[in-house]
Amino acid sequence: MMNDEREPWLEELLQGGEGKMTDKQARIIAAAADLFAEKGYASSSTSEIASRAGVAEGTIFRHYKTKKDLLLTIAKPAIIKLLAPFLLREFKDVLHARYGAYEEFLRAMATNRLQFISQNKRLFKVLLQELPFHPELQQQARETLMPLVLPQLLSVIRKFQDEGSLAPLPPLTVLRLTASGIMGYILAHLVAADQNADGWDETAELEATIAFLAKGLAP
Amino acid sequence: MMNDEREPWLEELLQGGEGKMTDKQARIIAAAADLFAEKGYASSSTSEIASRAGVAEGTIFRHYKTKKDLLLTIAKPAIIKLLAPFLLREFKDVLHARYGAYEEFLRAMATNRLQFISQNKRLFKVLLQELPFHPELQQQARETLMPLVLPQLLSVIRKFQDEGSLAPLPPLTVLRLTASGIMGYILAHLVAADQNADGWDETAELEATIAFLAKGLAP
Amino acid sequence: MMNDEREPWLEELLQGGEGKMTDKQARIIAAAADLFAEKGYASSSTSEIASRAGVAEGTIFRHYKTKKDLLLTIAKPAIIKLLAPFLLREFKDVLHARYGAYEEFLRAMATNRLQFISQNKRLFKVLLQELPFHPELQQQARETLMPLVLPQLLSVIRKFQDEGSLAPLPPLTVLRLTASGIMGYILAHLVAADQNADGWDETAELEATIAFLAKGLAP
Amino acid sequence: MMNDEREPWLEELLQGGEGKMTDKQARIIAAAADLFAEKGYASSSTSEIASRAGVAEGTIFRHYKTKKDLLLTIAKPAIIKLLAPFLLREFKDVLHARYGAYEEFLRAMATNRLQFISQNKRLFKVLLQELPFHPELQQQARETLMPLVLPQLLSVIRKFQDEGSLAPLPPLTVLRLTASGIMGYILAHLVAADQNADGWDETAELEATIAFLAKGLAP
DNA sequence: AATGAATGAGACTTCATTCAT
DNA sequence: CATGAATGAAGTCTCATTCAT
Repeated sequence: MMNDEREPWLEELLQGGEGKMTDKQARIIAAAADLFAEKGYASSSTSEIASRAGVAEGTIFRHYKTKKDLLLTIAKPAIIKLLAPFLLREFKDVLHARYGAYEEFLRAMATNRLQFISQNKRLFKVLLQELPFHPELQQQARETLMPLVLPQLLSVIRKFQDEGSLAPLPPLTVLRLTASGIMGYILAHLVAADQNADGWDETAELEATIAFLAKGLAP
Repeated sequence: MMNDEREPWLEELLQGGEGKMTDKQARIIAAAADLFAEKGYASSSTSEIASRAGVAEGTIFRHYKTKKDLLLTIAKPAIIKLLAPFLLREFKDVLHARYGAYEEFLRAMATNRLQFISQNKRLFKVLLQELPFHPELQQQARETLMPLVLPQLLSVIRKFQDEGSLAPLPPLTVLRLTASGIMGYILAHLVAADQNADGWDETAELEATIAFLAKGLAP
Repeated sequence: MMNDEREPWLEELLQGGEGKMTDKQARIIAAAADLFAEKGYASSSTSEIASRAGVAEGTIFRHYKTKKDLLLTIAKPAIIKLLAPFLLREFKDVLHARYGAYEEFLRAMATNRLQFISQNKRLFKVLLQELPFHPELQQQARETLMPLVLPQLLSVIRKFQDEGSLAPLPPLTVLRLTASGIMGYILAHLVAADQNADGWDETAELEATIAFLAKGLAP
Repeated sequence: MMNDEREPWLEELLQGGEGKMTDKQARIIAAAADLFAEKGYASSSTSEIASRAGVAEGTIFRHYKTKKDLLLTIAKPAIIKLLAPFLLREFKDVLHARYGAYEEFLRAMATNRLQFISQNKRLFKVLLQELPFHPELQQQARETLMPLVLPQLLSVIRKFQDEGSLAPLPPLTVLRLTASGIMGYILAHLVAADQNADGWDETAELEATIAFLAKGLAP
C-alpha cells in the first residue's frame, strides 16, 4: 500500500485549520499515516517515519512534541471528517429535504461515505486500528458522536418512521442495522479493492445492499 | 479488563491438543492474551507478561521461542475455534437438517457464535486486532476459510434458495449481508457489555436482527 | 568438522586417569571439544553441548561444576599429552640414544608429534585457540614447559652441539628456529587437510623441512 | 594491556578512507580493539566497550549496526594493512630492485613487518584470534592473498632461484619455510615484549634467523 | 527552522546454573 | 544419577526524545 499520492484529507489538513502546514510537516504526516496504516502505530518507529518523509528525525519532534502527538494530529480530525455529513450544521438541510423514502436517503449517505473512505483508505485504516488502544481517540469519538451526530440520525429515523416509510423499531436498533449493512458493504469494497478481486460488481452490490436494507426495514 | 478467570478456550488448550500444558505455560498464555487484548501485541512487553503470569521472564522463552510464537499459539487455534461450527465435518448434519427456513438456521448460528465469542472475549479481541498485522494469521484464516468453510456456507445458502425461502441473489452477496447483520449484532453486544449499558435488550435485539435479515433476504 | 569418531586422546581420558568415566561423561566431553573447536569456548552454549551429547543440560553440571571446568578437563591434559615425548621420564633414553645426527632426531620428533596432532585435531585446535584467554591454561603450560620440558630439550641440543652436528648458536635460539620450522610444517599439513588441497605432498614436504632445518642449523 | 595510546593503524583509519571518523567513533573502535584483543570478541560485551570508550551503549549502534560490524571494521582493513607491502602495486619495484641476495630481501621484509606488527600489536592479536571463527574474515584473507599477494611472492622467489641464490625447491615450499621462520621470530619477539624478558637480544636473534633462513635455503 | 549525533531506558532473547522430582 | 523446568543476570539491539550546531 506504499502510495505516493496524497490522500484528500491530507490536502485539506495542509491548507485548512489553524496554522498552515509547511511542506515538511505534510510529508511527515503523510509518511506517518502511511506507516501507521501499514504496521500499526506501535510498530512504526519515528526513525522510519523520518526517513520515509525525507526529513531528519529531529525535525519530527520540532513539529510534534511526541510520537503520540503525531497520531492524534492524524486521527482526531479523521473522526470529525468521517462523521462530518452527520454533524449538526451540515445535516440541517437533510432533515427538511425531500428524500422520497429511506431508500433514497440511504443511497445518498452510502455513496457519499464510501467515496470518502475509499479516497482516504489509509486514514480510515489507522483510525479503525488504533481506536481500541487510545482513550483520547475514544473520547473524541464519543464527544462527536453522542451530542452531535446521534441525535441527528435518530431524528431522521424518526421522521421516516413518522412518514411510514420505515419499520417502527427502536430508532437505535434501526441505526445499528443500517450501519452494519453499510459498513459491511464498505469493508467488502475495501477488501475487494485490496485484492483486485474481479468478482466484485460495485454498483450491483451497492444496489443489493440498499434494497436489502430498505426491504428489511420496511414497515 | 484484568480478569483472573480463565476463558474456556484456554481450558481447552490446556488439556486438549498434543502436549499437555504445565500450569506455568497456562499462566503465561493467559497473561499474554490478557495483555495483548488490552494494549495490543506490539505494546505488550514480555517482561510485563512475565510479571503478570508470575514467572521469570526467561521462563517465557523456554516455552515459546519468540514473542511472536506466543501470539501465534494464542491466535492460530482461535481462528479454527471461531469457525469450527462451519467446518466440513461438524457441518455435515446441518445440510440435511430440517431447518424450517433460513430464519431458524440464522437463529441457531447466531446464538451459538455469540455465546462462543462472549465467553472468549479476549481471544476474539486479540484476533480482530492483530489479524491486519500478521500475514501468518491472515494465511491461516484464508486456509480455513476458503476451502473448508466458504463452500459449506454457500451450499447451505443455495439450498435455501432452491427451497424458495431465500432471495435469488448471488450467494456471496447473501453471505455478506447476513454476516454483517450478525457481526453488527455481536459487536453491539460486546460494546454494550463493556459499558454495562442498560438500554440493551439482548433477546429483543437478537430477534429484531434475525427478523430483519429474514425479511431483507426473503424472495 | 562434525565428526563422530572419538579422537584417541578421548579414548585415553576415558580409561586412564583417576576415576573412570561413564559413557555419558565421555559423550559430554566429546561434544564440548567438538563445539569448542568449531565456534570457540565463549560461543558454545552448554545447552548445545548437552543436545549434541544427547544428555540433559543438568547432567553436564552434575559432572563438571562449571562450564569452565569442562574446558579445563579437556585442555589441561592436552598440554601434557602434547608435550609428553619431551617430558623428563619418557625422554631419558633419547638423551643416550644413538641418533646419528640432529637430522635423525628431528625426523623422529616431527613425525611423532605430527601424528599425534593430526589424530587429535580438535583437541589441538581448542588448545591453540583458548590458550590466550585462560590464565589457568597458560600457567599449566608454563609449569610443564619450564621445569620439565625445556631443560630436556636444551640438553639434547647441547649434546648435538658438543658432538659437532649442530651450529653453536644459543640453545634457545636453536630451539626457536627448530620449533617454528616444525610448527610451520604441522600447520600447513592441517590447513592442507582441511581444504583437501591436492598440491600437498606429505613426505616430500616433511623431508624438505627436515633437510632445511638440518642445513640451516649445520655447524 | 590497557593502553591509551592509539596504535598507528587507528590513526590511519581515523583520517584515511571514505568518511572521516568522529572522535567518538575512534574511541569506540579503540576500546573495541582493546577488549577484543584482551578477552576475545565473543567475551567482550558491548556495554563494556561503551563504558571503556566513554560513550553510551546506544552510540555504538548508531555507528555500527551490529557488534560484528565493529569487529569487521577493525579486522578487514587489518588484513590489507598486514599484507600491504606484498600487494601488486607496492611491490612492483622490488621485483626489479637490486637485492644482492635472498638474504637482503629477507632482512628488508622481516624488519618492515616486524615493525608494523609490534606497533599494532592489538590489531594483530585480534586478527590472529578471530580469523578461525569468522568466515567473512577468512574470505577477505583469501581474496587478498590468492590473487594479489601470492603470485608476487612466488615470482620473487623464482627470480632468486633463477639468479642462483636460492635452492631449487618448489616455490610454495620456500615460501612456507621462510614464512614460518619469520613468524616464529615475530611471535618470539611479541612474547618476549609481553613478559619483559631480558634474555631476548633483538638484533642478534634477527640476524640469527636470517642467517638460518639463508643457509637453510641456499642452493 | 532543521539537523543528526547522542542518549539511556527498556525491548527481546540467551545462557550458565540450580533444584525438585 | 539423571532430568529439564525454572531462574535472573546479562547480552545485543531499538527507540523516542534531547540538544548543540
